[in-house]
Amino acid sequence: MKVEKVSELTTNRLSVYLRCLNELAEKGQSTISSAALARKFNLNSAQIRKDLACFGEFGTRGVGYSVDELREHLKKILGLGRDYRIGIIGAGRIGTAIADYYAINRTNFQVVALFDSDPSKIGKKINKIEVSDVKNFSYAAKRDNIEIAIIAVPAEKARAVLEKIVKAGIKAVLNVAPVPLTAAEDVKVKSVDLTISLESLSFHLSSEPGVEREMKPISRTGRKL
Amino acid sequence: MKVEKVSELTTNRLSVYLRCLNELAEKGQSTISSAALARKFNLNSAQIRKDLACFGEFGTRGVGYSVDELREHLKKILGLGRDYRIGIIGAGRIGTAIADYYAINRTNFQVVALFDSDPSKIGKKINKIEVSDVKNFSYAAKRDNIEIAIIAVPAEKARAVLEKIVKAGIKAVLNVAPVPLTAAEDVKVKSVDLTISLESLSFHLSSEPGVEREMKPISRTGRKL
DNA sequence: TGATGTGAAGCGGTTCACAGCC
DNA sequence: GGCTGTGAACCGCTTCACATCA
Repeated sequence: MKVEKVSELTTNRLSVYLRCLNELAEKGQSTISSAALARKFNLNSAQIRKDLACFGEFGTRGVGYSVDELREHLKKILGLGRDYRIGIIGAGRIGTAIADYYAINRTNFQVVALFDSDPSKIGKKINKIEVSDVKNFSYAAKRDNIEIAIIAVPAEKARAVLEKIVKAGIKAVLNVAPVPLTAAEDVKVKSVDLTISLESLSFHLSSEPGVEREMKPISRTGRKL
Repeated sequence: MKVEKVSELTTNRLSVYLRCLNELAEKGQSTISSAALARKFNLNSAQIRKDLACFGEFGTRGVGYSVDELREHLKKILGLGRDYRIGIIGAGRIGTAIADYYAINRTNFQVVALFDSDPSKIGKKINKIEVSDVKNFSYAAKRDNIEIAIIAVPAEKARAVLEKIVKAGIKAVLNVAPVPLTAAEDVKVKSVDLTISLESLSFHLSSEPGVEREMKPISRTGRKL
């Protein structure tokens, strides 16, 4: 078993495995091999075994993994043995959509507070949660035991909001504003950026057709991609 | 200049550079060096030069890059010289939030159609766009010249929706449902998964405090992370 | 036999370091 | 002098291949 640092890529895959195991458990399947799991995500089976090997030896040679056992292990590894209290900063479309989503779907993530700076939103209730003034974030974060903050404000305000969050002592941040954000070592910031994804799609749409791509003609030799 | 395949990581960064250049242009800055750009995203400056080198030589030695020129190059590279017509499947919270977002913010992405299977939603207007029955997707996709589809349906329906999209001949898909999806080589599928990101945060929250992580005691030697 | 766990090889992306040019 | 463009070194993740064990 490895004891070194676990890569983000590994933990992301663990989430995916866990979801799949939940489904398998529902269907009543009791064991699964790394190869079968790999096929579902077209991954390499060694990948999966290596990912799991970071945390222990969960399998049985010749058999595979017990669905139930592995599921419990993954839950524990990912810290999903308990719920997390979340505060969302930005009660606009995206912020409220996220709040709605986690109100409806039972997960380990519970939105307990919403913040905005717009006076017309402050005080309004969304999903039984009153929108608070972001000025009181630090106070409310402590009062409500917020452990994870979600930044859902316009791009230009995101940086300032992150600072507030860090000052409030929160160590985990999910940023859905279209800006790359970074914070001190001990604060984990993850970003999700729809526009980057869409631009990646537009790149592919506009580069696929021709294959040959118009560029500065540095070299005049014909070339292939 | 490199002519080999361009990695996804590179194109994602190009999006980030472009946004930054847009801001710089607004501020009136006329040139920027790779080192200055790198500092903003704490990247290595060689990274940036390499990313750009995939597409040409845009800089001037001793000076840096012209903000305006580089901006135009990046737009062209990313295929942002024109608009893209988008259809969203799933007119729930997330689907409509995305539609709203792109209705408000001027980008190269234009939501022109919304689809759902829920009769109570079909026919309703969201942002001047009538929600269509997803059964008619293929027809509507052609009629409306949809080039990019966004999957915003519940996880269990995502796979079937993707098949519909592929059958309609669409080559670019953004999936925001919490399932990993894959399609044929020529169809580009990008996924954005909030729950994976949140679980990555919970992993960090639950592993940071102790450093030493409780695992199967295979080896009994004390070890450090 | 069949599937795990894992060292070793392979591969791709990042960083270094410096030649080349303004 | 300063900054780009780029081969080479480096590093980390993935895949291979096989010893190991139920």
